[in-house]
Amino acid sequence: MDPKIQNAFRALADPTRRDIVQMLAAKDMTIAQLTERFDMTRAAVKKHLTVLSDGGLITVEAKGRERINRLEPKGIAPVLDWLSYFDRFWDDRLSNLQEAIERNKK
Amino acid sequence: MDPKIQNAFRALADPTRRDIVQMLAAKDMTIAQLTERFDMTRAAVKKHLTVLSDGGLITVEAKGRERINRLEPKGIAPVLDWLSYFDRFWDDRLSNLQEAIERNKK
DNA sequence: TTAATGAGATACCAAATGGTATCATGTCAA
DNA sequence: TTGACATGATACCATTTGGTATCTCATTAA
Repeated sequence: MDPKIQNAFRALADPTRRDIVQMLAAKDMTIAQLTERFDMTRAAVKKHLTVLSDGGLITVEAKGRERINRLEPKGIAPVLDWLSYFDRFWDDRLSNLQEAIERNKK
Repeated sequence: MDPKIQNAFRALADPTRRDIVQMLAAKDMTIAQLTERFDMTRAAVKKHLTVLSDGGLITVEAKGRERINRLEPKGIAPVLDWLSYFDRFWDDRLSNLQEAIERNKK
């Protein structure tokens, strides 16, 4: 059906990829920088980045011989949209998110 | 690491399982009832239900020889908590969720 | 009691997944 | 120009995953 939703959920299903998302939330990073922080090869990290890119969660900017990986905020939209479908079920937690938004606006 | 988060995200990573969640959001169902709606065997559906149960997203109640599968609203909490960590990044969409919550309160 | 029904368990299979090793390509600097 | 560096691409491997077929068990109904 909707490949965006599937690719986004799939991208988030792996702990390494969620870690990468958190790291990129702190700052943009190259593959080499990311690889430093994991106990795996650059090729493995690259694969994860490809999945994250397919999921629309990151973008890559070529900068000379480096590639800057950065978080793509819009990418999470399909996930949140899907979750919002159930707001009447888990709106306790959605309320918490709402509070976070309120705090953020100040 | 937090196995709850991992199991919950993993449970949501499969389209069939997300469909099951949506169906159970409409009403509680047995395996047989769910299987009617999919083009796969009962054993396959059962496996998906096990993954959803491991993820804390559903609970099962024995009722005679039937097992009633129902959505567990609390189960989504780890997912929403993880996502809320990034509210400053994707708060556009969080705002939409906020609107959904507001609509729901009326 | 006996047969039918709803569900769990296991063995098996093909494909996807997460990883490595290795080689190729483009860019920066001496 | 030449070497070092950052990255991409591919082949390969073990494990996990999503599925079926089949068997067993428990409960309901005739």
